Amino acid sequence: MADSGVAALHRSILEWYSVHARPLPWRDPSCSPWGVLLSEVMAQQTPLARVEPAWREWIDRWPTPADLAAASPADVVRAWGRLGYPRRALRLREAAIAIVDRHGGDVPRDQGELKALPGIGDYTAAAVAAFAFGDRSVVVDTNVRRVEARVVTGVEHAAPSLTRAEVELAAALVPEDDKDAATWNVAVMELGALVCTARAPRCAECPVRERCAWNVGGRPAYDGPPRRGQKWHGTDRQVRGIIVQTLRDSLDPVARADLASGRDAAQVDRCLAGLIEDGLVEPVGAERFSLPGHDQDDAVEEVAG
DNA sequence: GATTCGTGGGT
DNA sequence: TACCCAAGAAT
Repeated sequence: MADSGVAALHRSILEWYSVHARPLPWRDPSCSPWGVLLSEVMAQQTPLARVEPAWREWIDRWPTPADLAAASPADVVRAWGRLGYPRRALRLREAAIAIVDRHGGDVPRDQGELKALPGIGDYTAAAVAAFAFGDRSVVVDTNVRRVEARVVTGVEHAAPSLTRAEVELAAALVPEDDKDAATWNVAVMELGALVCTARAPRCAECPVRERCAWNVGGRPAYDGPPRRGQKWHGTDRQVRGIIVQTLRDSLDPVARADLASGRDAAQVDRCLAGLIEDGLVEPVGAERFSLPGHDQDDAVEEVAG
């Protein structure tokens, strides 16, 4: 694409974002880097509409990394609620501890140091650098991949997994100026989330519909490799979810038989072992289980009282 | 590089 | 109803 085309793309999408950006709390200029980091981890594979209420609870309860570092694993897993992938809650706590230990309690600005934190990968490190510190970085999430696949490459869907070419394309499209770069990154993501959606894209509302290769080309159907659907019913993931939900909802340790009643015993055992290995479940005595680091004072008080 | 890892709303 | 898919990371 010619440079003039890239400049026009920048103007169109940045202008669209200035009008249509959602007023998410972590986008407020007063939001701390910690608040931004928290939002990015919560948003991993989770729709923002479900993230926002949880984010407000967390930032109110644990306003700094030091505050979260002092929480118990059981507390953070309960507070995580039903956001999904609860290992993220544990990693967030571990990241907070690392931030206190290695960075004096302040979220680091360097992407390499960010990536060294538990639960922070390429995407999240780039996102925190851009959205918390205003640095120029290359943010490539599922939205960016889809928007650029359509607008530039002319295909409906990006490849099944992130390719080198996609990263290079994204890098080539990020504006040179730091401030424009940070806004560009979030603007493309927002366009993908609100207009250039995976299914039923709203092309009529798109600011770049006239320069989108996929749209101009008649929106040809996807003809790449078959995309694997996510299994759910009967999987270990489902049983793990049931077990953790049971423990989240229980103030007291739970017997093995009550963790996921009605499920195959061998599967429950396998999932339980995995959850213990992951640090999401902790054995209590011989045959009972609880969330990790669960404070037993309540149970003791019940007995004592 | 392919798999695994939750949950719920939209189509 | 069944399926798709969401600001990915770790292994």
